[in-house]
Amino acid sequence: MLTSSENEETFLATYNKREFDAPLMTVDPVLFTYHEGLLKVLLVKRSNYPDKGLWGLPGGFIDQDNDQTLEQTALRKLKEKTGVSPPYLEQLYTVGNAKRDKRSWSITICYTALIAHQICEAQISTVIDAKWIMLDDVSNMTLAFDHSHIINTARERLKQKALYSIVPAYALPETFTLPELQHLHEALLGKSIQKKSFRRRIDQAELLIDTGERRSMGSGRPAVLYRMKKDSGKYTFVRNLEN
Amino acid sequence: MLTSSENEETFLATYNKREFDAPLMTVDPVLFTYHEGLLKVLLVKRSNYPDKGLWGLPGGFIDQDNDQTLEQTALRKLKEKTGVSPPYLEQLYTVGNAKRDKRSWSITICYTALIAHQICEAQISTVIDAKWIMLDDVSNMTLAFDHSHIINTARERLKQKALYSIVPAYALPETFTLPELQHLHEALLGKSIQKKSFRRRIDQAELLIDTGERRSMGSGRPAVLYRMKKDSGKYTFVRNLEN
DNA sequence: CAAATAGTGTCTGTTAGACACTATATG
DNA sequence: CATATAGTGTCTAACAGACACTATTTG
Repeated sequence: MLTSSENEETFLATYNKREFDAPLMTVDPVLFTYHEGLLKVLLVKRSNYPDKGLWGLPGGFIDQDNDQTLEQTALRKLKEKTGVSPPYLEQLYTVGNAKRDKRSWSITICYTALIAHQICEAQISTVIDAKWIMLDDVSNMTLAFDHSHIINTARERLKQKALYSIVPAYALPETFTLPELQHLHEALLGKSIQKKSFRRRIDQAELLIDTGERRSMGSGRPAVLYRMKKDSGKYTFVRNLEN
Repeated sequence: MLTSSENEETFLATYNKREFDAPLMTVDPVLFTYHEGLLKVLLVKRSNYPDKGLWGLPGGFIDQDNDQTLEQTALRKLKEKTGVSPPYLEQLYTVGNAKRDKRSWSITICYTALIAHQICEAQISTVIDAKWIMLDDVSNMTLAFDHSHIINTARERLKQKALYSIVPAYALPETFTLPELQHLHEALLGKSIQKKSFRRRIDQAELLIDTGERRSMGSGRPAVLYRMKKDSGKYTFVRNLEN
């Protein structure tokens, strides 16, 4: 236990953290993107034991000398693999128990991150131990530790956000069309959305800026390209879409 | 860094966790209750440095030999002070950075918990270093570490839940009246709610069981006593109350 | 009876669902 | 022109806000 000290200064000077056996501690970001109609998640191949050779989340240990916050650890690990910082990063949850890592009691602080596929495609294709995996394929893979479960939880949370926000838009390029955004939401929900309902609420909340540009799918009427207003990701509709 | 090993068994046998300097790691539950028309939070007086003598959350270190999960750590710390396990415990968020604890890089995994005042009143009154503090007074106190900020975050999250669920009901006794529940929600929201709206949505979702009992306020018509159905805390209304 | 508290009836306003319609592109 | 895709008009249904009303208790 803590030794008694006369005052806080003496206490700090003689404090030995290693008196306690600390649990293992990592940060694991779940980075999603949306490309060619598919949801994808970034996985890396583990080069060390345990679970060496298995694919898992691009996480790692906190660098106490260089990371000032947990968010910085998450961003640093993502930047190592993608070369960039994602426009959306939010804490998901923390899982910690005695059994998830063979080495010891282990804790991981998980984050959900979103990025446009095009922004990091170049860098990822040069890194042989990292790749985008289609979310629907992940359920058939054996991932390291409890990473499958963490990815499912992240997906579930993002699905909920698709019901009351346009947060998923951060998985698209800076400019995008409303049909693209709707298809992304539909991929997350696993069901189609009424086009009119989807557009009406985004219109009324004034979340997007018309860029004046359009983009055609090849045939058919071209769609207007929009850009998100700042903080549109923080807006929540008072009423949810059907689940 | 990790030494290379021929296989996972050899790796685990020679693995030395202490090669890494781990951050400090605690679990901090924020336990709320509602009593005599007031929201209260459980605080304890710190008996050790740092911040010795200040009031703070009833948290502590993980006991790797006895806690199997983070939730168990949270429940164990709460049981030490209140004598019981709360009916509601949910992870809030994890805060971790280089500055929040003078000793070193530090992480705390925070939980929101709710309990009826009567259930733990007897035990708490015997523990001199723990007491219920009115939430409105907390903002005028200097608490240990960043515990004021954590309590504000917990309160904010609970306020949001009051808009789309009846989770706050876990801060009431097992049986309670609708006026009691409404007043609790109003305390969280800081504004009054239309009685009809509040009751209509709870009726339609069939979240409560009529116990057949009634309770009078002394004068006036007695109110029906209800009990929550199992999992009513997980129900979310599709539409929020006004914020 | 009055006063106090619990609980209901009912109208309005907002917003999502449904779905048919119009608009604009390619070939 | 046909086909494909984008975008709109408009009716209905669900549900929260407002607020007046009724119901049941004590004194």
